[in-house]
Amino acid sequence: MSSTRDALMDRAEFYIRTGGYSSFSFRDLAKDLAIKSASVHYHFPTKTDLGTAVMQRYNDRFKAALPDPSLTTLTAPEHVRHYIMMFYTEMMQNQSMCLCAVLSVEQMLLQPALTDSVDAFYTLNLDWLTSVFQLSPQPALPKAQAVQRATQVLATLQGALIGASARTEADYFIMAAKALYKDLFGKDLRFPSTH
Amino acid sequence: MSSTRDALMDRAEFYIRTGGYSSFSFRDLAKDLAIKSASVHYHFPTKTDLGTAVMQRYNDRFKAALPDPSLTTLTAPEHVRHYIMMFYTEMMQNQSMCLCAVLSVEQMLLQPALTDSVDAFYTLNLDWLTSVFQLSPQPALPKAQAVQRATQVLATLQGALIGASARTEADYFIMAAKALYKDLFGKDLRFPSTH
DNA sequence: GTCTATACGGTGATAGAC
DNA sequence: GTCTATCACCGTATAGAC
Repeated sequence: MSSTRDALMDRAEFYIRTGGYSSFSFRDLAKDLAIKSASVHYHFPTKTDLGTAVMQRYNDRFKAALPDPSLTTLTAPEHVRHYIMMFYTEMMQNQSMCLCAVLSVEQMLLQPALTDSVDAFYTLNLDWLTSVFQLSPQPALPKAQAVQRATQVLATLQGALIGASARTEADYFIMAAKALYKDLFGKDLRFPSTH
Repeated sequence: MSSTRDALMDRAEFYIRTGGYSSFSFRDLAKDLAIKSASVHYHFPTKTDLGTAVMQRYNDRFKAALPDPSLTTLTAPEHVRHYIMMFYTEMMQNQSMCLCAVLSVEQMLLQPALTDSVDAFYTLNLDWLTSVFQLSPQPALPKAQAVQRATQVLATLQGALIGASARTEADYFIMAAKALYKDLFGKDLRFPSTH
């Protein structure tokens, strides 16, 4: 069932999240899969097509992992803890940054189809975080404050992933995330011990 | 005197902070200054030379703007407020992100000389922020907590600049910065009104 | 689906004249 | 300092055979 297509997207996602959109070529992908670059073009006619598919799949993963806060019994601290751990886990698996943050940096290089899917990530995540802060008990913030919190959370996590990647130091992310979580809920966030 | 050199660095910094290291070529710079790309190579033999010079100048600007906390009478909230406003002002001037964050994302593309100067930015800023949280009265945190705070601050601001740039919405940065500042010091951070 | 072959523009970089 | 001219290379992308 054309697993070549999936493998190509996997490699592309890895390259982008590790060194940016310009850090790989169709020839690189071809070499990785031991095929020719013309075959890559068969699956994705243009690089924009490939990038967009990768970004959309990323959005879908997040969408699937973000439960409607009004349909669960989880509290805001629990929701946010899962959210942070999702970023953390992906980082630990391959030293990579947030796909959306990387593509945001290279915005000017990208064609509209791709920037649109980047925008969709912001909307999806900010809306979800906002509703978490609005709906869940304990804090139950008014809209304006909830939006502010949502923005703070996303900015901090994306920035923390970039710093952790640059310094090849997972602790950079952990420190930022712990401080953030403590500020949000007054509770300590625990990470699986690193060694 | 060679103001061509400065003009080249200005343009390069703009391009990088707007769309990344790969978003411009020596020919772009040449066109902007109405000269030829060979003349650009006269001032900066390689692109790495240019990038490194730009990054080092950026570091120097920060170094000059960060007063030794033990030699001033400023409190931690005042220091951090100035620090945040420095990022904010640069963002407002040309819709640009933090040079260090951008180059961090494209790390894998860069040669050692350039990544070294990116590392220097992290060290400079984290050390300064840490000493602010360690030395200034009011909070006066122990080392480990001060480092955590420093990391949180840098990550949040870099992430906030990226989000603001992607969404072309200065308010994104303002919201993240306000929430952060309130958490740090319990005080509201005020920005010059946007309209 | 994958291949060979190839077009074509852009890129960093250099030699040497003015 | 700036130019013309040129280089080798790498990028995305396509045509057409198998």
